[in-house]
Amino acid sequence: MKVATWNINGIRARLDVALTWTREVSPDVLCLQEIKSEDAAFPAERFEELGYNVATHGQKGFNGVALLSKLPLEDVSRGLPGSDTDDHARFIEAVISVPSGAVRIVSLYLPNGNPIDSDKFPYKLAWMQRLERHAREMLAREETFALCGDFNVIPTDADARFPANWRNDALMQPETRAQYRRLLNLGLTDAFRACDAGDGSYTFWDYQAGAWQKNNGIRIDHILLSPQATDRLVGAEIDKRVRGWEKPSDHVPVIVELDV
DNA sequence: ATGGCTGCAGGATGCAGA
Repeated sequence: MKVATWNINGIRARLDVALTWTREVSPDVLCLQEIKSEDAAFPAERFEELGYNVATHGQKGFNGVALLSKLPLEDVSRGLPGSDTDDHARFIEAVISVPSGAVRIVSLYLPNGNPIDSDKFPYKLAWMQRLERHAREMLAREETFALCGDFNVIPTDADARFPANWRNDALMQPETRAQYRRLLNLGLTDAFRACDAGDGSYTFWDYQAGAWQKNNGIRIDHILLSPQATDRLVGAEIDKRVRGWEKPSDHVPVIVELDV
């Protein structure tokens, strides 16, 4: 089963690119972030025509996540547990029945957190703590699951072309990295890193200042696997071709192959 | 470079992004 995650940066502005890529790569599951649409405005029928079931958790203007799957999406749940006041649409999860049992897929858009002296940064850290709690519960159930999405975390200096540029950025703060490690240390595996130990692989290049042309990128889109999912990991890749397409998202898809 | 693009809401620019 091929599972992909992609921060699409506006599904309506990006529909042609998204459909072209989906037709070509034909992932079994596609997790989208930053759909920047309310549920009713998401062009679900265009993906249903390609054979996908669609579940969205959108909001007006910004944020918004979606799950697309060739197999039915069961037990769809919207919103990250653990807050009564968080009204950002950043989390959706569902279960997919597969020959070996069931796989839970999460599509998440972790808060950016900039600037770090604003209340956005503690919001990011609190969101990460809620994610850790949620992951702990899923692990306790020994589920086969994948946390897929834009984590807005540069895990190590090897994940940035110019680490010094990000020293004051929320994506690379010591607190951010420490909380990300706490998540990993529960027993999750960074699927891409498990398959590619080298540096120089990125998932985001800014629109500004020729970042793509200079390969001034960062790796912030991740797929984290539970131990049961890691046992079934076949491969992982970043499809950076897409960043060079016409009217691209500033993020590119990350893909894992699971033998389920 | 002082965020140098980009999408969105709304109907001009301001916000958000990373």
